[in-house]
Amino acid sequence: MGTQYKGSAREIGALNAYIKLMRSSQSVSERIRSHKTVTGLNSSQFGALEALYHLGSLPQKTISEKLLVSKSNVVGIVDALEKLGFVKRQQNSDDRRFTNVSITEEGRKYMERTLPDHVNAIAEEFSCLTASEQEQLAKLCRKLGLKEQA
Amino acid sequence: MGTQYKGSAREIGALNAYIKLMRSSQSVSERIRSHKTVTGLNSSQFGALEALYHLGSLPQKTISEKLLVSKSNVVGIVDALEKLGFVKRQQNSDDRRFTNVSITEEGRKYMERTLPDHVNAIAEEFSCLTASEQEQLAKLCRKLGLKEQA
DNA sequence: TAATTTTAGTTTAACTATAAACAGTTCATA
DNA sequence: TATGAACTGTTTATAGTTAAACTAAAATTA
Repeated sequence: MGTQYKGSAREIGALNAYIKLMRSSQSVSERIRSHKTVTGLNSSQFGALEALYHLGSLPQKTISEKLLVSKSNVVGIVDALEKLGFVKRQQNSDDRRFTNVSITEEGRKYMERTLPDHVNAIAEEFSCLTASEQEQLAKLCRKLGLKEQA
Repeated sequence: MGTQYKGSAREIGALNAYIKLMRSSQSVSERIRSHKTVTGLNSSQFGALEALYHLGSLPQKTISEKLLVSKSNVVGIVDALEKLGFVKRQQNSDDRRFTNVSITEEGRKYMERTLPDHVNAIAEEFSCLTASEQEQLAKLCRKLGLKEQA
C-alpha cells in the first residue's frame, strides 16, 4: 500500500493522502451503490432527485453545478426521472432560457420510501469511524474541496 | 452545503462525512485529471502504467484488483497501452491462464517524463492542508477503505 | 434599435466502464 | 485418468459521461 515514488517529504505526504482519498471514496461509493441497485435509479439520478426533494425546484444548470456533472448529462438524468414520473420540467416564465425541474408527489413518495435505507447504508459504512473522526474527515475534505472556487 | 436530512445524530454525522468525502474526491480527481489531459493517457491508463512502472510485471488480474476496475476494463486499458508501445503482454509459462503485462523501455521513459508533473499537481492540490492534516486524512480514509476486506 | 455576446438547455459523437456470456487453462476429486 | 469446478482473460452488449456543435432566449453595446 502507499506510494513508491521517491520525492520530497511534501510530495510523499500529498501522494499518500491522494491515493488513500481516491481509494476510500471509490470503495465507499461502490459499496453504497451496490446497496442501492435495488431502487432502480443510478446514483446520479438518485442524487438529483434527492437534491430536488430537499431543495424544491431547481433549474438544470444548478443541478449540474450541485452534482458536479455536465449539463448534457443533466438532460439525460432529468429525462429518466421525468419518464418515471418523479420530476417535471417547467419553463421559467421570467427567463425562458431556464427550465425549472421540480419533484412530483410520486417522486416525493419514492424518496420517502427509499431514503431511510440509503441513509442507513451510509451510516453503516461510516460506523468504522467514531463521531469525532467523521467530523474530522468532513472538515479535512471540506478544506480540500473548497479549493475548487479558485 | 451539507445535508437536510432529519435523522439521528449518528446518521447526520455519517451523511455529512459521506457528502464531503464524495465531493472532495470528485473535485480533486477532476482537477488532477485536467492537469494531465496533456499527457494523452486517461487516468486509468496512467494509473495502470504507473503501477507497472513501480511494481514491474503484473498479471491483468492484479491490475484489475489494484485499480479497482473490472477485468474487462483492464483488457482495454492494456490494449491501449500496448498500442502505444508502453507495455507488452506475455503469457505466463507456469500458468498459461495468466498474462503478464510489463512496462517497456518506452513506457518507462514516458513515466519518467510525466510523473514529476503529475506528482507536482497532486502536491499543489493538497497544499491547502498541512503535513499533519494530510496524514490525518490519509489515516481516516484508510480506516474507511479497509472495510472492503469484509 | 440592431448587432454582438452570453447563457441554458439539447443533440450528437466519442469515450469509458461494467456485466454477462464465452474460451482456454488448471485444479480437485472421485 | 476423467469429469466437473474454478479461474484468467476476451468479446459483446449496454449504460453513463463528456465535449463540441447547435438552438433559443436574454443581456450588452454600439
